[in-house]
Amino acid sequence: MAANPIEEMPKTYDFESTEQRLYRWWEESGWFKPEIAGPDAEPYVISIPPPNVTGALHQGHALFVSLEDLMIRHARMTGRAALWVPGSDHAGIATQLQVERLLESEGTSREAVGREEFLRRTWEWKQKYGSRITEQLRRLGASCDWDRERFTLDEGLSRAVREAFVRWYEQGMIYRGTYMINWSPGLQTAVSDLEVDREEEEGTLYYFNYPLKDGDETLPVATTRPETILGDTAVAVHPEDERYRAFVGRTALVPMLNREIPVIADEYVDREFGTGALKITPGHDPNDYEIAQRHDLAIVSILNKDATLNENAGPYAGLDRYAARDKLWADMEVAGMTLRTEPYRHAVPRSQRGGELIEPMISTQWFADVSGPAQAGLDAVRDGRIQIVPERFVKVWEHWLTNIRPWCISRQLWWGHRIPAWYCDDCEHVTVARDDPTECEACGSTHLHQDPDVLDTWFSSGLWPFSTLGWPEETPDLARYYPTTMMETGYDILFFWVARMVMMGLSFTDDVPFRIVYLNGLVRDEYGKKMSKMAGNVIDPIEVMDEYGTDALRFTLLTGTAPGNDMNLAISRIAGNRNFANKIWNAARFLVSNLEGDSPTGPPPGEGLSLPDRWIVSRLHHLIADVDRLFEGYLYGEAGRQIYDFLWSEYADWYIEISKIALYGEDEAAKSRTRHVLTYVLDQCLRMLHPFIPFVTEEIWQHIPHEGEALIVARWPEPDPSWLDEQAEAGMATLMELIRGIRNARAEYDVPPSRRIAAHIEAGEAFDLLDAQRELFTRLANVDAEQLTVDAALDDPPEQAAVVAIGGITAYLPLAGLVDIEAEQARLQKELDEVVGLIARSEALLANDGFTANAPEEVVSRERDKLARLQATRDSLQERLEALG
RNA sequence: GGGCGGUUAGCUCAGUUGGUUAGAGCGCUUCCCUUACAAGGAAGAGGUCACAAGUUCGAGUCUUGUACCGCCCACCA
Repeated sequence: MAANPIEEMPKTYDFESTEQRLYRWWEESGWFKPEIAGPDAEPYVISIPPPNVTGALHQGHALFVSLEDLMIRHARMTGRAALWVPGSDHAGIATQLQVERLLESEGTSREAVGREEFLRRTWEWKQKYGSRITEQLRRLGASCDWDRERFTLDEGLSRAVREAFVRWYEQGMIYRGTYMINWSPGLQTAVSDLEVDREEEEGTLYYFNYPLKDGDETLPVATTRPETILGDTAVAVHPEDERYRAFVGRTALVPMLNREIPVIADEYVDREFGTGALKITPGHDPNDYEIAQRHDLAIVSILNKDATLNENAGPYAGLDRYAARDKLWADMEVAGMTLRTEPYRHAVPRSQRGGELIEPMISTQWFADVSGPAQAGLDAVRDGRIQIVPERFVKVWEHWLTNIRPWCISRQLWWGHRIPAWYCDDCEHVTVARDDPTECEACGSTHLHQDPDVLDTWFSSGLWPFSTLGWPEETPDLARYYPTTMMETGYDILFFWVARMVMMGLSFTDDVPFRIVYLNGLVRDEYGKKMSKMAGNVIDPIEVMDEYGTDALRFTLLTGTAPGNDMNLAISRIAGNRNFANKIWNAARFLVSNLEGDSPTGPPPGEGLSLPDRWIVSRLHHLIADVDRLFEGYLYGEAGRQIYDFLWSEYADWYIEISKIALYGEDEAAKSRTRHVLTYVLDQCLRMLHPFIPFVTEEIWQHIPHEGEALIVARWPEPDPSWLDEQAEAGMATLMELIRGIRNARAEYDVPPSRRIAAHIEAGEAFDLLDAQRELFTRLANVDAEQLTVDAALDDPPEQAAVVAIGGITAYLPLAGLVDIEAEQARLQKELDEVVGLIARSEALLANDGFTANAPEEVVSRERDKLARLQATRDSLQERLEALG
């Protein structure tokens, strides 16, 4: 394919006109589909962490999409059948709240319109807004197979949820029971342990005297929640506590209610804490609940679902929990029962959503006993069937799965997968079935009503890697693409989601759901603060993409951090990476503008290459090998940074500048060869960069000579050791160092950049090298070709000259009128001091027998070379100083 | 209470298995609108790698401890 003319490449890369066009082209060409790799290709599969349908794109999405797209694009380029299954999550509570808010704005409510209408409205809402988030994923360049897009509440996935529920029920792992759960009074639903955060807060510790039924004695007790006194069913002391031993077995009276409760002994009580006596409220405290189980105590619930007090609270019934606390305490003060209060810092359970106080309550809910699957999940990681990256999260994994507790899976919501359990109105039997039953399986009655509750959203997300591929049907996709390859997600949902997927995958498919878990960190603001609307520090990915382009955002997210580490996102970095995209763009413009008839692609012929040619190709293949190694270790960020450095600091800064010698010269063969090398190296870099910054690389690739239709389906570069050329690299290193030295001298003597200077180089052993590369000095150090001499030895070095000494090479720069002997002496002396210091260090190291004996040969010889070079530099400098002085 | 992470240049961060004179971006200084790119180029300044001890020929990197910051888990009222 002929390259596009330079006229089509504006001076500045225009991402706005590029991104959408390319994305549509890729998608319409079918390149996001795994089938393009052919039937024999090894699959590489990622299930997207489904964003909430309610969601608006934030940096967390941008990060995971960038990472997963990087992985998928890389896999695609290496010939794998790359499949990225997209979709979204119905997000029970979040979505329900959105629609409730909408109804509220219409002056009505969920309860008023009824369940059926509410669900209709929610689906309507989903149709309207549900595609917003996926559109935003496209904007990021996500190369998902959109034909396979799924929604956790669609028909197939609902069938999967039914199947999973029924299977676990049949295995006795799912059961309905009355236990202590976390109740969210605002949302009016149970939530799981994971959805509760415990936060340290300033509270009060209330001391009071518990009255006893017989006699005037009292038992002092401390509590942080006086209102729960109304639900007390015992007072406990430690069995070996001398102070209270006599009280055990007696009867206490609940303040204000005068309900009789026993004084018991239990080792759970900490004698050191508070008064050493503990009031027991089994209905509203998990520990007390356990103690009540042990002692067969009554359980009294004093709270309604909205956290007002119920009839068990006697005169306090109907009051809000906090009002009841104040009133009860006031009443007790009047009654002379209180002792004192003191400020007290303690952990308070709060809802992850909204932060309201969670009430532990006794409630009838559905639970899943996942201890078996948890063990299977532990084994899968221990025996390496699942690899967690970075490895340190294995410890967290172990700890959580080892201490797992029953999972409360029912939610008192309407938006979600309804629990497939039907209660018989006649015999009370519970029918759990895959298909809606018409009659009771026990008595045949047709008077059935379905459980009103829905399942925890994570129950359906837990099936995601296989439900999206068709499970429980044995579909071709399930057979070919399961288990999936990579699960990439944030470490914050390791338990919520990853653990559930592993447990459910192992349980239902008898296989791991994925081979690798790659955990990314959280994106914070520039100063490490969590982004929030309240703090006003949100960096909106959409705005960033509008201003700097998608590639700039992606590259920043991908190279800004190491696996599992949080990252602080700074706009200045995004701008810098926008500049990088522009830099590559202009490197390509340079190439394209210098193309003539021939447009060779692929590796250049090995013969006839110049030193810089061999150098840049050698460097390229070092890079390819390094990038491969880094990809294998999932160190994508480091790989990206290395490509960046190579392209900017070696290809653009040096090779392109050097290439101008040939391109602006007369030698047609040299021109052609140089164009070939320029093209080849850029092409290989674009391939490696494509998974990071897909848009600008594809756009450039279309402009330069290339074989094949598109970069997105081009082959990933392969390292070729035969291109490695240590000699060329060493030669170029010397030349570059010398040129930098000359530039430095020019700057120090304030020689105008436009002024061509004379240079006389005493090259010593490097004569052949330097003599062959005279043009480099002419062009890169702006030396006058007429006044450049290169000799092995100089008999009569000029007096009035600045000197640059690099190894055994000495360059004399007769800067007429500018060189002050004293200043030059000072300058050389400073350099000499530096070199002498380095020599001392190097000599000491080499004099150390331990070093020469133990260090690898390569390290030692490198050190010897370094020392020799330094010594040669020192000699030159000394010689010159003597000549001047 | 247990566990994990961080501490590297003024700011934000890299540094893969220990091995050249510890890097990048932004910011700063001087110069340059040189025919790919001023979103650029050239030359610079700037770091006792938190602290202490240890292992080693050699430590930013490994071990132990300390300090500070952050996160996760956990049933002391």
